[in-house]
Amino acid sequence: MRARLEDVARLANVHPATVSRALNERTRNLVSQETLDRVRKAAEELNYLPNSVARSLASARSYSIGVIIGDLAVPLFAQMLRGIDDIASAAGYSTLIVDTNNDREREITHLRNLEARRVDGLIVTTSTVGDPDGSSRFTKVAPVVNLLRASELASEPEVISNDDLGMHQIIDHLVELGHSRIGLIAGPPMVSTAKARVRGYRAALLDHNVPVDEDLVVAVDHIDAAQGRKAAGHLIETTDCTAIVGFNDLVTFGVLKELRERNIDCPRGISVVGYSDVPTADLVYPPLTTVAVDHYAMGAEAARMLLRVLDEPEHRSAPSVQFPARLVIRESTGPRNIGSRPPIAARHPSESPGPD
Amino acid sequence: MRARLEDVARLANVHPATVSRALNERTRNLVSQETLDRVRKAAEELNYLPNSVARSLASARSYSIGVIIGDLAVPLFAQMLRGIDDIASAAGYSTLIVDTNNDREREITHLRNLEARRVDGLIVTTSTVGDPDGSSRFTKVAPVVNLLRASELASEPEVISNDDLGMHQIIDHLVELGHSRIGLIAGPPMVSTAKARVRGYRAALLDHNVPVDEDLVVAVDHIDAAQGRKAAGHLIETTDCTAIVGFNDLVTFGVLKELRERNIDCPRGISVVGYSDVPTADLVYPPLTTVAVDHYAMGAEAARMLLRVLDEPEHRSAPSVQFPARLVIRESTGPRNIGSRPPIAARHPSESPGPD
DNA sequence: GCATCACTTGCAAGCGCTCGCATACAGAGT
DNA sequence: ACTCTGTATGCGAGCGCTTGCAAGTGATGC
Repeated sequence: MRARLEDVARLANVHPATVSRALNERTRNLVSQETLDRVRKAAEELNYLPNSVARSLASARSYSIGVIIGDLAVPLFAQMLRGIDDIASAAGYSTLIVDTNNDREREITHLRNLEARRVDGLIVTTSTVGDPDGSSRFTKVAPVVNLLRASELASEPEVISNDDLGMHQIIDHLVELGHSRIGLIAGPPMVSTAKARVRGYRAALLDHNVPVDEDLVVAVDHIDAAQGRKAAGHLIETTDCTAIVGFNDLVTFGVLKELRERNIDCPRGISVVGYSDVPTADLVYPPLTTVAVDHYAMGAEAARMLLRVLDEPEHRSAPSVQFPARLVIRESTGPRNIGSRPPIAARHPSESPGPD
Repeated sequence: MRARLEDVARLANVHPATVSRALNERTRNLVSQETLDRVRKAAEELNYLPNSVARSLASARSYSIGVIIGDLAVPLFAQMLRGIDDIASAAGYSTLIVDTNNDREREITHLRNLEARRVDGLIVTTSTVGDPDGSSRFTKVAPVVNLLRASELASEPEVISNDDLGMHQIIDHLVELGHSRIGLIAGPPMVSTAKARVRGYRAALLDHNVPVDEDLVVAVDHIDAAQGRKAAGHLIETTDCTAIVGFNDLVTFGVLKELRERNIDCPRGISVVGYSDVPTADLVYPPLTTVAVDHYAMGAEAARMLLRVLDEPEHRSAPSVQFPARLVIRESTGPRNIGSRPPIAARHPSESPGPD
């Protein structure tokens, strides 16, 4: 039914091996221009499509890379995947996307599957660090590149964003606006980016000679809006913060919601900053000041790194690439309100402004 | 290096074929309990992991299904994929996710790739209909199930949401609140769900004896917030609508933004309804009234359907499953304002309410 | 004029598994 | 005792491709 190499060979009047060489980029130079043309014509005529399964088995390479994602619903991953796929497919690789849903069980199943499918490499973005078995469970499947995930021992190549820089920009901005009591909603302690951002937060405050108050830092154990709300409530009730920085935009949306619920105007009562610049960040109200990172580029870079590793297996340099972060100032941040802390937000135009 | 079937066979002192049978669910009943135990022990001892590539080649089935997505960044797809993957992987299939980015070129490349990898089936969610070649380009790769995508000729099984029902609920709700001038921002004409929703909109209005005014229907050609804004602006300027229904939540976020920009209060000035109930729908302001669809369940159902087709290839019934839609009423809809149309929203508590 | 070389192509042995067929063997039926 | 059935295993031919090696060809150099 489907044309095989042999069929093409017969039509082109050459040996199957020659067809294989002709159709394969890497070995094309071994065949003469004349036969190459003939083979090509035959292949086209028969509408020949190589069977990658057979090719993989014979060549002991699957020409596929696995991409492990913790939560596909986070929009930045779509960007990343685009970057990865563009580079990978240009090099003849296809990507096997795996969404672990941040579930240990699922990760194991999927990982076994990727191993069974003999992926040539792995891009890992699940950011949990300090696992019992570290990242060895990935490494023993295939060469890995960490993406958005700082490995503690830096034995593998990684591409991460410069969270330190991002945090510094946030704090610079906030301090400039007069804030000194800046709350931080940190991510889960096991998440590598969470650690980096807390570090950046502290360093930036110190740079500005603003004392670091541990009460102003509250960690969520799950990255979602509900936790963001809760944390914001805690911060508002127990501290005198005039600004809140969220671990990422999703968490920060929760902060915005909590402020609204409590009738605290943003930014006039409390300024709010997110992280990631998801597409909806400028659609919420007020449009969110946040830190933008080029996730597409990061994905592409990770793919390039992995391809490089696959090409020269013994080039164990384990480079670490950091991508710059860029503060996007929108409307959720403003000057610190001098005087009593939280102005009350207006509910409706018809209601009288001010406290009700 | 890695254990093969033969290694396990040698250790268990049986023929490789027996190991194959023992390790394969479907043929397990052909081997005696005794040898089964022996084989299992040997496999475990050698940490044997079957090579799916070889298995695929030999069995002429890849045990993988391709899922074609138009835009992975749309959050509902993550849900869907979860549903698909849960069912598929339970049946021993893995999913090959492909994001075409709504790009024809990319789709072709990826489709060829899926064909080369010999996927056993396809779940197609890219909703463009009326293609030059219809859906035949999919069908000739593998059996397909359409998801969220009504095929015009219904030759393939499909699982879709009941857009008619959804639209009826929206219109019921809006009419009940006193609205009769209801603007609709329709999706691109080639998108199957867009057509279905316009149909539902018309039918629902007729049911309420509300005249259908074609001026109130404006189509966007790209599904994003920017287009939503533009369309909303158009509707506001050229019609006397008191409510706007968006094609989906993303488009509707644009509507919300435009209203804010124009200082029109929502819902007091104009009521707004979305579609899809994305996770952020209740985080924006005002929390969006929208139609929820169980995308996880739809994904799961599509996977089940596909598996059924793969199991009994000649069972050409082409069933069409419709999933119910459920209106989620939040705060972006309210009673029609009697009197002059758009009340002006308050900007800041300190500013005087009313027009500025 | 012959060894040398580069360039093409053919040959065939796999890659690790599945599956139809043959075989062996135990127990049942007559 | 003999055939008959059913169950459990062995056997080996592939699945469609890649790749190291051999072999053939004509051109080149001395």
